[in-house]
Amino acid sequence: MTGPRGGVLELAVLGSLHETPLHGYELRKRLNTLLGMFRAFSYGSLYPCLRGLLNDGFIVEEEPPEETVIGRRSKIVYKLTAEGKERLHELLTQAGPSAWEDESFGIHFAFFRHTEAEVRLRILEGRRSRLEERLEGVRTALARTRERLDSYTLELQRHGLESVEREVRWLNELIDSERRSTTAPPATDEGSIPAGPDQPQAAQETPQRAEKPQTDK
Amino acid sequence: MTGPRGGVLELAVLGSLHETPLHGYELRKRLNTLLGMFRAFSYGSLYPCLRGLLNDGFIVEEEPPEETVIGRRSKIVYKLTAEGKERLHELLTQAGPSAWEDESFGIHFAFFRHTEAEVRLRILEGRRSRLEERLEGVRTALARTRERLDSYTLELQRHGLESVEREVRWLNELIDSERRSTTAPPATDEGSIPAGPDQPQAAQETPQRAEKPQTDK
DNA sequence: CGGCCGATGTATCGCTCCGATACATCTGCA
DNA sequence: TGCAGATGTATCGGAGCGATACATCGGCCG
Repeated sequence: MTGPRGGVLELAVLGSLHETPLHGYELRKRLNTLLGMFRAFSYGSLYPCLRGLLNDGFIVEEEPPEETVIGRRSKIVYKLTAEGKERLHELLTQAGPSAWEDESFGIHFAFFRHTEAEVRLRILEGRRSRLEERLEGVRTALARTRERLDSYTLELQRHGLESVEREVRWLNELIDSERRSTTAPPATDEGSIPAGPDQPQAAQETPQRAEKPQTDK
Repeated sequence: MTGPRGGVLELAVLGSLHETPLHGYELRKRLNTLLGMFRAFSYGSLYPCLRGLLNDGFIVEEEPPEETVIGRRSKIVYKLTAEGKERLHELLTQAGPSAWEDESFGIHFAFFRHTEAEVRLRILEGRRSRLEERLEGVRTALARTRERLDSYTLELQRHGLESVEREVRWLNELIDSERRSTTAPPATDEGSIPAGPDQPQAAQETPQRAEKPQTDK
């Protein structure tokens, strides 16, 4: 691994470039729209990451389609290579803590379209148990606390617990949905993993929101 | 500023030690219970921070009460100094981006008990507009997006938007509550800032959850 | 009585990523 | 014409996480 890129960025970049070639600025905007509610990537990590991916041969700078010239080009358009696609598939196949921690779960989820059903399920379940052990930890620690807490601290706790509980419920719906759509089709050969590194379709099987809108307050 | 501590940790440590002296291990547990749903502090940042605070004179190692000995002590109990209290008050007085960004808002809120009412209000409002501009940004970016998104990306967006909208509603309730409890009391002299660095009581004025318990499922 | 395991406790190192910043070019508009 | 704001590439310093090392203590089981 040449460049010092690691963790989250690599998947984010490779995944985005898999859809279409992009240049840095565009890439960042794309990513921050995709994950804007959860995190915001910065150039300070994006460009080093691109450099690393470049000299590992996972991406290349693309020629502009000739003739576009007015002055000289200043854009640098990056494009996924075959090795890059392979690397992307490798990253999408791993279901481990690195897929369901706070910082990374969003990215993995955003590219679920390209992820095998079995891996999707394991990531969702991993995320759920991560959150549940966090709930458990805080709840028991709270129960053991002798001294009474002030109302602000209490309110913060309450809000935090509620948020995490909501996310667990959300995950439950998603997991149900995944189970329903993977066990429903006629059980073809169970053992083999179906997808190659570059299946271009496979964008079906919607998560289908399950509950009614709940009238929300 | 001697030690390389900055940002969030400093407030977290000083605020915790303001309640009662603690040693590192205990301090970390305390903090991770307090903010367990939002973040988890690590020794890798805690100990350097303590060292920095030590040689800036904001905290000192406390003598064990003599005679406790069996072998030699291994605990190092830290205690806030007068300068430390002053520093804490200084940190609690600043209402700026450093108070309402994602990483820091939780800590500031957790110590609202020691924060002046006016500052509390400005922090809550700052946080709210931060979230609202995030909503705005993502919404318009979404609206401008030509290509249709796959169902997973869509679901992620929906979940993210909903979560942030919920937090905004939560902040609205808190802000209302703050307004009600600060304008209700007879308007004593408005200009002067009442609290010194070391008021030990001042734990009143509850945020009073506004809504009925909502039967929470 | 002895040994071991898990909780308590202090400490460091490498690494990822953010925030601020600098600087250049392109575009619309007054 | 000129300038303000969007587009675009790039770097630097620093915060804080995760893993890890290592030492001590208390309790439990054989």
